[in-house]
Amino acid sequence: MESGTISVLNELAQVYELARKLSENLHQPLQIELCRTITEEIIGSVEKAICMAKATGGSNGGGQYGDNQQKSKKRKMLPTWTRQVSASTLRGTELLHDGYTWRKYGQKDILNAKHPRAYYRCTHRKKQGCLAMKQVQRSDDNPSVLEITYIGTHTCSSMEQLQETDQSLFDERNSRALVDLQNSLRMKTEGLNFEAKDSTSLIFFPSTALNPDEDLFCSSPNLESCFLSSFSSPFMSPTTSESNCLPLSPCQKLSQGNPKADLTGIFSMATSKTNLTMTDMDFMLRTGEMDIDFPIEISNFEWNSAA
DNA sequence: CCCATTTGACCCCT
DNA sequence: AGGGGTCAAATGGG
Repeated sequence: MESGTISVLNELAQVYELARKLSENLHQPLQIELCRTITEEIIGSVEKAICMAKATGGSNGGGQYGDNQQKSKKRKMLPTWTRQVSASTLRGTELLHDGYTWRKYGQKDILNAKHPRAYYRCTHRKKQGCLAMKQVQRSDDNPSVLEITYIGTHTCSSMEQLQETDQSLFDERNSRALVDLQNSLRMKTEGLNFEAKDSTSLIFFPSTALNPDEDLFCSSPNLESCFLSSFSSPFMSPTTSESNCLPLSPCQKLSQGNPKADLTGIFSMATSKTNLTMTDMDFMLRTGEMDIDFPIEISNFEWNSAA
């Protein structure tokens, strides 16, 4: 199976997990901020999945995704997507650390841009050949907003991700992080309007620690590598390839004898620890408003054990 | 010694 | 030729 397809499925499984969390908290009035946060995550993950699917399908991608694929032959096959992140805080570092480690390899002053662009690649590029990269640049309009472009998906298996094989531990940590985030948001976001952006996810965090004047591009591994790298999705399934696709690996195993495993199987297995079935996914049926212009032929998914 | 950052030079594409 | 992206030597920290 193509790694790109696995990435899409991984992302969809993540969407499902987020939606499930959202569903759990919908009936609790005090969790409204948490629901908003989760909604933002869902939007981001869906966007990412759509982008990945378009790239995997080889069709002409639209929007932000794939914009640079024709500009550089080197990276024409790598999926890209952009996020805008309001970097008004530092506190998100702990709860948004996604386990990835990035190494800065360059910085450029961009023409007609007020702020330089920083270039990062996955630390495991050499050892594991992970091609994931990202570019970080302050927005000209709002210096507190960082425009982060992700290029390629992680194929590495970082230590911290491997240590997260205990799903219950992972869920517990996420739950604590979510509650923490929720409390922070409730304190600091009163009067603010949360609006989902058209093509990007704008994530706000409480303004507590980060000095707005502080240059985000100065050397500060814990700030930069963790903070800036983490916004792709704090709860995103960390890996995307066959070799280390933890959430999907049981799916792969179980599906080997059934290459035409349907979506029910994919999701129920990808989230097997939650003991949920498709009946819990009613909300997923309301897709009438979605304009998905690429077909997903589940029957074409193949689960190859060989990498 | 290893790893990360910095930064000027170089490469590639338009 | 110019701009964006990448390389790699120098440097510093643990």
